[in-house]
Amino acid sequence: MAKPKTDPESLLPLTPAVFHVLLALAGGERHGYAIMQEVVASTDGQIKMGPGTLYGTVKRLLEAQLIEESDERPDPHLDDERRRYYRLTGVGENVVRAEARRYAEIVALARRKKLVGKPA
Amino acid sequence: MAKPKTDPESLLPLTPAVFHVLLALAGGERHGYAIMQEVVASTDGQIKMGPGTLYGTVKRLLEAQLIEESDERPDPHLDDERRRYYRLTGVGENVVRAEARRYAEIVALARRKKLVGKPA
DNA sequence: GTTGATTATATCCGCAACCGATACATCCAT
DNA sequence: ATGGATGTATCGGTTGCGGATATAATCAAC
Repeated sequence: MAKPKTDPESLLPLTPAVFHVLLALAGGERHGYAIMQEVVASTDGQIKMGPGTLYGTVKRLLEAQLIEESDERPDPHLDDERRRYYRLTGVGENVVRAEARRYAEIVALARRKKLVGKPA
Repeated sequence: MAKPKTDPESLLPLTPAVFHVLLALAGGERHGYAIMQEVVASTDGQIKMGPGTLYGTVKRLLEAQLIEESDERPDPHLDDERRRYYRLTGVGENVVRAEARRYAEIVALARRKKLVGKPA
């Protein structure tokens, strides 16, 4: 039983803010400001996450160990010392997967009720 | 213009509780307690909505005119006088459709990031 | 090289609403 | 008739979203 101590399912459902942050980080390491931009871009402007939401969420995610800070820095001439980079932990990835699956089930439910069309 | 005053998109995103209530009502008229049961059943027990959440949410949805109370009663011998039935309004249906679409887009995004598999 | 917009992180706090606890009444099976 | 399920309703603690604000570094432009 190399079972991880933290069962991903038990952490669900995630708040939308948490889910969007994890989703952004699923694309790879990112710093805070980049997460904000990614959320706006990837939701076509439907979700606008301000700094209050972002940094509060990041703090909680660090405490919960779903994400961790990374000390890898890009090439110095591309870098910005102010930036703090974050990445998903193993647990974090499991959790975001589980939540994505939960979303997919809800969409399937909505589809059965003819609220949305077939998947592209 | 016979344009409805309420643009569905402008009400998004919905809170999860609101979305689940609207989703339950998308299957047809239901009374409060039945909504609670439907949410638990349709999410496989993942979401358990207590009375506090339900009736508070219903109240807000009535005020926002996304749902309305129905005075149609079933056959008297199947009825229970305590029940209060609710149904989606036209706006409510548009809103739940729009939110379902938004969910589907998020799932598509998650799929691009290989977090979930293909649609069933 | 100084000005100003953008990038970047951080905190504060009002407010919305989730949600468990509680209350109370009715229905129904045994 | 007793008890458990059904059904609606309110209250209040707690969470956390999210706008406003602060501060500073970066960078383009002129």
